[in-house]
Amino acid sequence: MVKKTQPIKLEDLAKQLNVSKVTISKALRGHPDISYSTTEKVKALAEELGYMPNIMARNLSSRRSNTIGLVVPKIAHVFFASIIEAVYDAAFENNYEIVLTVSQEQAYRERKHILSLLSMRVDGLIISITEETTDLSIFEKVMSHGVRLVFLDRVPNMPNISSVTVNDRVGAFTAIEYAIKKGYKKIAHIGGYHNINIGRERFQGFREAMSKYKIPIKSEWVTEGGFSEEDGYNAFHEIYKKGDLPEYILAVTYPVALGIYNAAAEKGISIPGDIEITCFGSNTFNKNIPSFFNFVNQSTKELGTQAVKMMIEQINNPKDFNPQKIVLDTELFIADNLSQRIAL
Amino acid sequence: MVKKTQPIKLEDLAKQLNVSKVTISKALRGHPDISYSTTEKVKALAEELGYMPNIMARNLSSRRSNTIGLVVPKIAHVFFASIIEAVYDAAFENNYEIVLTVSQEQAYRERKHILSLLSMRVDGLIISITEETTDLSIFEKVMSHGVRLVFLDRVPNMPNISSVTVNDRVGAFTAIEYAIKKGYKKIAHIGGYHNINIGRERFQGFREAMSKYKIPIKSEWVTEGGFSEEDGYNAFHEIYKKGDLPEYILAVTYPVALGIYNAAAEKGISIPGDIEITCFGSNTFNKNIPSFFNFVNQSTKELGTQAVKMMIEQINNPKDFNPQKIVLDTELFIADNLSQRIAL
DNA sequence: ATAATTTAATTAAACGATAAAGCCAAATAG
DNA sequence: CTATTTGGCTTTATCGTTTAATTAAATTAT
Repeated sequence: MVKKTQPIKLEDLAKQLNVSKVTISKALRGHPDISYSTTEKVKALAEELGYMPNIMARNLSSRRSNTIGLVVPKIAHVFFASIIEAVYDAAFENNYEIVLTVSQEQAYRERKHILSLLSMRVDGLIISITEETTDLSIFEKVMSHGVRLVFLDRVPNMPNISSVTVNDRVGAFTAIEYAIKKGYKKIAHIGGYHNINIGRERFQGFREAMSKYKIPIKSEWVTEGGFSEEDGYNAFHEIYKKGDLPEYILAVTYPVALGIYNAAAEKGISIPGDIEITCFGSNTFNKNIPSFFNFVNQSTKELGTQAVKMMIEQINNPKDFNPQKIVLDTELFIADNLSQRIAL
Repeated sequence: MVKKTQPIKLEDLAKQLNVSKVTISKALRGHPDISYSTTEKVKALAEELGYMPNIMARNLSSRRSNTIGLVVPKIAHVFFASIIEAVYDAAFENNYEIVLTVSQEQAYRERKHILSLLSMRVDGLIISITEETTDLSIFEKVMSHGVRLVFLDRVPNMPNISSVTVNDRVGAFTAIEYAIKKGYKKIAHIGGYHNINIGRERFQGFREAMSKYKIPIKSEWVTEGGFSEEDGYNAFHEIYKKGDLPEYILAVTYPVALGIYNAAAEKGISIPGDIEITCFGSNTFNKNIPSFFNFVNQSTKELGTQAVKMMIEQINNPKDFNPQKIVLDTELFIADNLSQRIAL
C-alpha cells in the first residue's frame, strides 16, 4: 500500500507564508520584484516541503518548454549511441532537456515522433533522418511552426536548412585513395541510398577518387542500399553470386561492414585477409581492441555538441534566422593493429 | 525569415464548426457523447487544418502524462544502448512515451534527473542506478508521490521494490565453474561495488563456485570498484603491480573487461592468450565477429521489454500494489571462435 | 399521455503555473 | 513641498486542455 502524497503547489506555499502565489512563483525564480528576505523565506519553505514545480503548467503558461527533441534512426549502434550521449551531455550543460525518440529507420515512425514532439511544443528539433525518408513535407511543417530544425549527420536534400555533418565526400575519397595507394585495383563500394546525403556524398567521394586515379568502376561492385547489417549482408551476397570478388570494400556504415563480414565468413572468405574493409563510423569505442575494419572516423562528440550549440543559438536568436551548416573533418584510422594481433 | 503559424487549437476548430470546444475535444478522443456524424466532421477538419493537441495542456488538465521516465547510467555502451532501444520499442507498442535521462554514473545527476522527471509528472520511473548511488531517500520520495518505480538490472538494496534483473549469482557461478572445469586455478574477479546488486551478487556467485570446488580465493585478485573501462584498467594495474597474475578473470562488466584488456596490452600480456576473460554483458551485437572475451549474456531485449510491461501493469492497477521481481536467466557464451580467428 | 431515460450537446470549473497590469507606501527628484 | 520614481506586492487574465455538472431535445417505458 502506498500512501500517495498530493504534490505541493505554489498555492500551498503561498498560504503558509501569507503571500500571493505569484510572489512565490517569482521568488522561486529569483525575480527582482521580490525582496531578499521573502525570497529566502520562500526558498527555505519550498525546500522544506519538497516543492517541485509542475513543468507542464509552467511550460503551458510560459509558452516554452526548454526542451529539444531528438530524433534518431537507431540507438543500439555505437555511432548513434555516442551521438546521443554527446547531445545529452551538451544539453545538460546548457540546462536544456532532451526528449529522445527513435525512428528505427522507418519514415512513418519518424513522422509520428516529430508530430508528437511538436505536440509537446519543443523549442527545437535535432534530427538524423531515416534511410527511407523521402517525403520532406513534415520538415516544412516543423519550420512553419517556428520550431528550430537542425539536421545531424543525416540530412535530407532540401534548401535552407541547418545541419551538422562530416565531410563525407572527403572521407570517402581518402579511404579510396588509401586503398589505391596500397595497390588495390579491385575496389567496391557498398553504399547508401542517394536520397540521403551520406549515401550520395560517400558515393561521390568514392567516384572522384576512382576517377582521379583512373581506376575503372565496376558497376557490380557498387551498390546502393540501406545502412543496416542486413543490407551489408545482402549486398555482399549479391556480389558474391556474380563470381568476381573485390579486394577492398568501402562500406557506408559500420553495421553494413558487419553484415559484409558475416556474409563473407559464411563463404569462408577472411576479413581482412582476403578482403580489406573500411567503413564510416565512430572509432571512439573499443579503440584499443584490434579491429577488423578501418574506420573513417566521425567525431560523435563533436557532432552532438555542435548540433546542440547551433540549436540553442537559433532558439535564442529567433529573428535573424540564417540556415547554418557545419561540416566536420573525418580521419582515416587504419586497423594496423591487425598484424600485431595475429602476432600475439 | 520564417513565417510562424500560430498552432491551431480546439477553439479554432470549435468556431469553424459552430460547436463548443468540449465537443471538439471529445470528438477527437472518440468519446461516445458525440454523435457519429459530428465526430467525423471534427476529425476531418482537424486533419485538414493539421491540428496538433497541446500535450502540456492535455497532461495538465488530465493529471496524467502517459509518459515513463527512464534513468540510466550510460548510453554509449552496448548493454545500455540495447536496453534503451528495447524499452523504447516496448513503450512505442503500448502507446507510451519515454523520457530518457542519463546519469553518467553520477548520483547527483541521477537525483537531479529523477526530480526533473517527477516535475514532469511521469506516470512511472524505470531506473538503473549509478555505481555510486547510496542515498536511497530519493526513491522513497518517488514512491511517496505515487509514482511507480521499477528498477532495471541495477537495483539498490532496499525492501519492497519492483525489479527486472538477471540471475547474476548463477551467471557468475557458471562463468567460474566453466573456468575451473577448464583447469584454471588462478582465478580473479574484478568486481563491482557491493552496495549495488550486480556487484554483490556477481561476487557471491564467484565465491560460491570457488568454494564449491575448493579453490582458494586470493584476496589480491578480488577487487571491488566501478563499472567503467577506467576501473578495469586501474584494477588490472593494481594486480599487475603485485607481481602474480591470474590465468582467468571474471570482469563485472564489458567496459571493465575492455579496461583490463587495454592495461594488459600495455604490459605485453595477451588476451585471451595469457589470460582468459569473461564478462557480463550483452552478446547481441557483433555476434559474428570473433570476440576476445567470453560473455555472460544478459538479454537486453527481454530486460527492457519486461520492465516496460511490469511498469504498465502497475500503472494500470494503482490499488493492488505488490512489489514484483522478475529474474531472467543468463547464458554463458564462450569465445571459441578465437581459435578460428587465429587460424584465418 | 406522462414520466423516466438516453442522446448529444453546452457551460462552468478546474489543472498549476506565468505574464501583464495595478496598487500603495517609501524614497528620490526638482 | 509636491511630483515622480522605485520597491515589493497583489490582482486579474491567460495558457489549451479535460472533467464535471447542466441542459434541452428525443426516445423509451409505463
